[in-house]
Amino acid sequence: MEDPGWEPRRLAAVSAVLPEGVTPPGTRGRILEAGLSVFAEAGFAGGSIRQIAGVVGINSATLYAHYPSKSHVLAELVRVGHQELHSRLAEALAGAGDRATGQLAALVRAQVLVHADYPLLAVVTNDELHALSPELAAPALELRSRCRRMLLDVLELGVKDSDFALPDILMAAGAIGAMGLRVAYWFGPDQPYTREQVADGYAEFALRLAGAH
Amino acid sequence: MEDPGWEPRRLAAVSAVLPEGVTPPGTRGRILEAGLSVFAEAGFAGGSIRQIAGVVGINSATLYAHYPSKSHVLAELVRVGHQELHSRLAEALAGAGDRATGQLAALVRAQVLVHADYPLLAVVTNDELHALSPELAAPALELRSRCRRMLLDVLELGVKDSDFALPDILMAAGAIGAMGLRVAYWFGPDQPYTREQVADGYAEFALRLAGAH
DNA sequence: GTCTATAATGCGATAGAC
DNA sequence: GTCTATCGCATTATAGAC
Repeated sequence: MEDPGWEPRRLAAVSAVLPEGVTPPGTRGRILEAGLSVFAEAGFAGGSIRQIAGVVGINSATLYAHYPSKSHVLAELVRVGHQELHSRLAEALAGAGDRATGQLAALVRAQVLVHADYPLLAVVTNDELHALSPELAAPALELRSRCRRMLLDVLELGVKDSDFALPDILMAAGAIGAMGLRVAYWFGPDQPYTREQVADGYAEFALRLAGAH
Repeated sequence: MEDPGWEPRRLAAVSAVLPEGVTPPGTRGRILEAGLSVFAEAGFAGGSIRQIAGVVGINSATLYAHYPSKSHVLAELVRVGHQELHSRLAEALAGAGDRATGQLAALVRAQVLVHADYPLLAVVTNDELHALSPELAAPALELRSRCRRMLLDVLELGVKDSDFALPDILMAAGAIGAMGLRVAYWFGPDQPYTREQVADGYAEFALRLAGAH
């Protein structure tokens, strides 16, 4: 395959930012940031160790002093992405009161905001997870399962309390989750909305979808 | 990178089926089908010409008698995927009457059904489009733009006729489109729904989201 | 921890016989 | 249209000096 002569772009141009706290310090963190940039651009299979090392400004061999393989770089990115999502959802839920309407709005708002704040991380986390071995993917899958559980529990509570009118909770969870996930792909500084406006709008959509009254 | 020893899987196991009519006949069609299977499994960058040829049962060199490059195989897949979506949406809209409520339900139903019928094609079409050069991606992008236009027009009509109550049409289109797109990733024969049940459920969700009454 | 050098492999694509 | 054989190159990862 000859040189393409063009830049493959999956999303609106944004910088490869990682959330504080869950990101490792020093060179490890810089490699992770470079890996995010490269994998977001070319995918896991399409991006190379040499490209990542080039972005960091180190030799490709040096990278192996920090990560044992290319897969482990992706695995840590996927872990960080899921961890940030999970902690934000849990925090939102904790401060949302005991009514299902408030809880659902808080969950959707948090999901939208995290996807708007870290779009590259969200895309890599979701689109490249399949490239990991079951062992390396397991921690992320566990966190994803807990996120899904939170949403299902809120929907179930809402139906029980007659705050929601939903014939099927599973289908609704799929639809609501899809809405927020996709924000990472189109939201950016070029859009005529602030992140808060999207979060509020999508929370309202979710409440309507759930038949809240 | 050593042999992984496991099978990367992006979706529930389904066969690589292509829609009739828009798919080329003969060996060209069999290559396209094999390409769909390989790209869905490993992505465009991760799948190889040799793998595709192996699935077809021909030598890798023979493939170049039918497609000039690996990119052209993906380009035709992406074109077929967008063409099938566009024709199904247009057909649905044509038979949906002149009220926005019926039109929106028909569009969402059609979108869900095409994603449920051709999940592998939908995933490749959406996740690997970015790997194509602007020239090869252009026909698909044009079709995508027209699909989006259909949805926006229906939402606009509904607001004008007061059938819908929507503060923002663009955001609603993003949310509704995301719902249906994501069906390709989770729907399968293992789910407790028929394709019709999902289509009906999601059409109802879209109407609620739009504030239909 | 960082480098140079390289091993071992797989890749896309082409040449040329049939 | 299909094959065998191969070119030229990029890849992941390692060995070993400093």
